[in-house]
Amino acid sequence: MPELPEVEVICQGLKPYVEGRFITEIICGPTDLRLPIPRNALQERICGARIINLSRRAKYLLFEMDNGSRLLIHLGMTGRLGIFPNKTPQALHDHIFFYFDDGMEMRFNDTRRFGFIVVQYLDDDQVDPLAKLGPEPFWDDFNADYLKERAGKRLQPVKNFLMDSQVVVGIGNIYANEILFASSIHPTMPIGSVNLKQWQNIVAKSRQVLKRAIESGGTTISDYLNASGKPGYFQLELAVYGRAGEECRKCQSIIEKQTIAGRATYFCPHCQQ
DNA sequence: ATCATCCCCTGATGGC
DNA sequence: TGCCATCAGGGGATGA
Repeated sequence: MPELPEVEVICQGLKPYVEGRFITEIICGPTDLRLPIPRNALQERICGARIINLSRRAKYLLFEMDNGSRLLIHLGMTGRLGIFPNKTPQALHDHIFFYFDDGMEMRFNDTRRFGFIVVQYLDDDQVDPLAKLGPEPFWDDFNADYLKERAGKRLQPVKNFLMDSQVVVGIGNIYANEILFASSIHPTMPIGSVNLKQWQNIVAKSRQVLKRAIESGGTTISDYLNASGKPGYFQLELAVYGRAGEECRKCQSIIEKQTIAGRATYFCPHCQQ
């Protein structure tokens, strides 16, 4: 899936194509995504409206419309949003087509259908998917005191904690591994045992790794592409993710792989004691 | 409350 | 060649 850097790169790439555009037509394919496609709300609230702003919150893209409605798109594991000229042939797993007033269109393509979209508007009675999200990694309230407070005396592995969107958003499996390597902390370390200085380090390294990944255009493992269909290059800088059996770039020890809470976890046994 | 497991879905890959 | 198991960047439900 796209994590924070990939969604940020997609957001910046889409911006010039979508901001200011009127949506003249929306066509939905027959299959639903992780959640049912809100077909009626798309036609009634989004179609005919103008996109006045596109932004990112956590791993969501937020399309703010001129009529007060808002379109939320989550890409799940394999979701893509691309901009194409009208009449581009339909591709396998294209699910939603947004036609613009300038002859271009935006398509939502998602092989595994773990993505979903939500339409929000005044007085709707839906649960807000953004309501329970923790801070962004770049916000001031993501800091060592906050993390120490939330961690308490719990025994949860620090890697899972960093991947919990109620604690901090945007960090998925790749970047959790990379951030902990950069912080020299073992992924299974219980959060109750992480001291303030180590939390400070995790905060600083989170920002450093994510910032660097954004600058590189994100990580392309197999199927992530940005809005223009280009890959990212951060995979070339990955220190541990996907590198089991290879040498640590710092100490030449062999990178190990272990499953934690069902997710592949990579670490250097020497650098991350 | 906390934490691990399972599951949604498709496709790529590797072993036999 | 086919068949089966395993694995993927998310995240929510479930149950111990």
